[in-house]
Amino acid sequence: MPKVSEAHIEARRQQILEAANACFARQGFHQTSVQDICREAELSPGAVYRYFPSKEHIIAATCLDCQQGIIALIELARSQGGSPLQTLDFIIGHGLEMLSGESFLEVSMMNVQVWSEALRSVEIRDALLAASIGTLEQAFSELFLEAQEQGQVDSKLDSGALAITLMGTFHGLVLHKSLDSTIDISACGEAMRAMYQGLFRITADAA
Amino acid sequence: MPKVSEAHIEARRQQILEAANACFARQGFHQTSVQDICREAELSPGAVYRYFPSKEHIIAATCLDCQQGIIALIELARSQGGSPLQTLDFIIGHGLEMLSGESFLEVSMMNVQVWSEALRSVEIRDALLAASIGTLEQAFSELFLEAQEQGQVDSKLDSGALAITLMGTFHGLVLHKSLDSTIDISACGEAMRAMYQGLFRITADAA
DNA sequence: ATGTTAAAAACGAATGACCGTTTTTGTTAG
DNA sequence: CTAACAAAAACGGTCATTCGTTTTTAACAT
Repeated sequence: MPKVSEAHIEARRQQILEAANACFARQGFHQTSVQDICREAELSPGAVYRYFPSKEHIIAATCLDCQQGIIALIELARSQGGSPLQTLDFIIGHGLEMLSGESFLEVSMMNVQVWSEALRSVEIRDALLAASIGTLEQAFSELFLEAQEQGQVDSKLDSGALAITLMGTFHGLVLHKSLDSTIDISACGEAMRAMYQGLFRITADAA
Repeated sequence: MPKVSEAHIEARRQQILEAANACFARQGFHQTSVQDICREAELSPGAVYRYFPSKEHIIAATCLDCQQGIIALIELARSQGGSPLQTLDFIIGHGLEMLSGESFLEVSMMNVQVWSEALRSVEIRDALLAASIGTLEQAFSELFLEAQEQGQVDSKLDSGALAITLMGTFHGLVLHKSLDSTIDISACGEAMRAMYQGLFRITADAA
């Protein structure tokens, strides 16, 4: 029975997703036709519909795909260990690096579009909240809680709110970078660090 | 000659914009058809096209409309006077109030969609950068510069970067509120204030 | 190795629904 | 009565999806 290898099937799916990603970043989800994706992937509509049941499914898949970077970063940071502040610095530092890379345009523009898409599609929103945003929020929240237990951060502040706010600062930077690519990310990184480091009163601050 | 009053014409435009706004917030720009807007406005397509030359123009008009609140807030804040930190508190405080109001849903969801739309439409992006985002950035930037001149904020930090970052924090909150309406805005407001107030070393801090 | 074969995979023209816009027709106000 | 206004049907075009056909694939027989 002539069935193509499982690896080849996955490769085709990836080929379609990459093509879709390029089109979506360039034109947006709803300005991209299935034909556009087919042209970019050098496949026929019939072939594409063998691997995805609908355009909506392709959109959802690319939305999830573009969150993998940040998820991997959090996993990495948690495995590194270190003090809460060090871990925050690690995540923020590497997160900003991702914005400065040459592929920042595609990534950050996709992100902004994903947010807007999540407002309409429950599936995408739930996936977003469960996966990337949820993971980041939880990680930050735990770090702030730990710092509060160690007396480094004001315990009157809600650790969850701190997490959301810091995450928001990062997402805000993604937004503004996508709207104006001339923004100096490293200068904003300095500003951002100054902001959240101000929350930490280091134990030996009376020196 | 039976020409309707100028006021009635403006009222019709507003009627269409409000209907469009409701549809857009509910379904997004590209999932909303002109027919949907007509139904919501209780007008025929022919009537709508008498007041707007295209759907794209309706989109652009609603995008600008939903930025008026923040623009007005900045104008108000600048007319109030006060120290940089007081003015920041004023803007942030009232900005957060806008998020807590009952119409936050429509406003913040529209905002997220406007950002995504601005990635595609040069007109909308330019309008956004020139109007709401540009104004806010400039206002924050001037406030930080003033605070730096008064020695309240570290002069090594770039005031423009500080402005973008603080603005990003606010926009991040808009985003997360639109994705998860259960978020406690006032707790996040506390966190936000703690963050940017940490930047200010008040002159009498050795007390 | 090589040819055979049947099923899977890919193609791409066709389909039908929808959408933005226009046009035609009717209505109303001055 | 006439010109502006509004309604509604209709148009052209596009899009997501389907389907009949062709091509490619891999297991099997030679």
